[in-house]
Amino acid sequence: MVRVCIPDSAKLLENPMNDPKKISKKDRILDAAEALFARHGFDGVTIRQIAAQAEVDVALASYHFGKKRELFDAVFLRRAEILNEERLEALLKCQAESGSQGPSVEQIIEAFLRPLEMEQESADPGWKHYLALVAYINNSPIWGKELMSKYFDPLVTRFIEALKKALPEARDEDIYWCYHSLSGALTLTFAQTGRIDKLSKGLCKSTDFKAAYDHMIPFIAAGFQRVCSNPSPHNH
Amino acid sequence: MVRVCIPDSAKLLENPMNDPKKISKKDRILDAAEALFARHGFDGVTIRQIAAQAEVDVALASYHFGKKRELFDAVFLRRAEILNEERLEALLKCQAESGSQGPSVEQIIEAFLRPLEMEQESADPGWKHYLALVAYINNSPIWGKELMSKYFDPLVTRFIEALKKALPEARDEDIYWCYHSLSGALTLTFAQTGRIDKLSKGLCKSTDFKAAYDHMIPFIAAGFQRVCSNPSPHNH
DNA sequence: CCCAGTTTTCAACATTTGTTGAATTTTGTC
DNA sequence: GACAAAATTCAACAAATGTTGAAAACTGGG
Repeated sequence: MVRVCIPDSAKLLENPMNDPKKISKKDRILDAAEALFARHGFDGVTIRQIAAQAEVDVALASYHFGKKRELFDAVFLRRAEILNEERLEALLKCQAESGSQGPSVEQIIEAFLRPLEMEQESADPGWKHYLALVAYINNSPIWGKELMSKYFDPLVTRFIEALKKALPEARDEDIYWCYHSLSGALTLTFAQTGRIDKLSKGLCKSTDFKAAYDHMIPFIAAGFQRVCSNPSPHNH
Repeated sequence: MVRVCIPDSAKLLENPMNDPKKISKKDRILDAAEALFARHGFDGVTIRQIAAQAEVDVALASYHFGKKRELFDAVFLRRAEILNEERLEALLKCQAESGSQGPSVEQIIEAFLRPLEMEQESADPGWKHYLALVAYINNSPIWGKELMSKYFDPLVTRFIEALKKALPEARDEDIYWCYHSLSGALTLTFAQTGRIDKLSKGLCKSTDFKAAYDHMIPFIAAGFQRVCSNPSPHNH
């Protein structure tokens, strides 16, 4: 019983001339699980469905990943580090390019969000599925707190530090509540429910990521600036 | 086999002196299903868990509601109309109070969101569960489009019409994308994942609805105003 | 070719699942 | 209090679930 988690894709990269359908069965299980978990949630998917979509024997999932929950975690972890690296790089770059006073709110939000658009638009459809899975997890009362905090909050904290510098008069509480709105808007974009398509009668499309982020970024930047400049968020 | 869906709570209201634990079994099933579906999703809950929490026989759920999916729909529908009525009333009131030029963006957002805060803070904990269920549904690639559009989009369309009047220079496309961000922020508030608690190290609490809405409302209003005033949302 | 190690298949298991039909109890009406 | 209708319980079903152990096939290095 072996449980090594070094991605098999490494092997594949060494032979890029391979038959495109020659992805290792282990990775095919991860891909299938990613797509299905993202769409139906943890309990809405059976190991047998995953195995069928991966064209693999049922027992193989248990052999490679152990329990169903461990497979779920493996799917979540596979792309988390890549995402964190890319987004950190974007933050550092935008900080390096700005002067000594640091980047603007809009530049920080841009660095936080734009790498996600790039992944969603990449050739690999797995990224779309993965981010839909993140939406599921982030919105779940069960998984949200534990999983998201563990793997993404270190990065989020760095962005919030940058935002505090760009909004020196802001109270910490206000920054966190604004981040809450940011996270919600982003999550719904990940989810790709298609509701906006119907509501707007085809004017907007959930799959048009460019439009989604082009609108989200100034929307969120404006929200931060308004809430974090006013003396107090009371409305009465 | 009878499938009448007139809420039993009507009966109860006639005898308000009843033992508080004397809620009809039919309603107890709805309450239990509401709480469990909200937390674990459709597939994460078994009829037996619902029956156990409702302290009711397993077969009773099928007798009253038919298939599991029909029970799910009954839970969703039970409070949808109430919500729509209250929010429409809030819109009409804010339109009546404003002059001939109509209410401001912030007033419209306030009318759209504040009734939800009131329900979440009401004595009946069922409202918290229900809105967490709405979060689950709205974020789900499966249920989101169909269910939400069917029962909430008529109301949403009325609010969007009001927003168009308050933002006469806005393009329709921009308004819908802004609504997308609004919906996402709101959905995450419904979900009550507690992640903000952890991220802010206790500074913010998911259960502090007053703070959540007091921050969301100006955040969203500012977003609408920025995106719907700029000539184009391009960032490059 | 051989063989240890890894991967994959096959068959089976004990549970749990949603649902149903028949039997029993409760309810409301005359 | 009789009695039809509604509500509730009981027992059981076939199907599907995650997981496992043993057998078989494949792999690469000697």
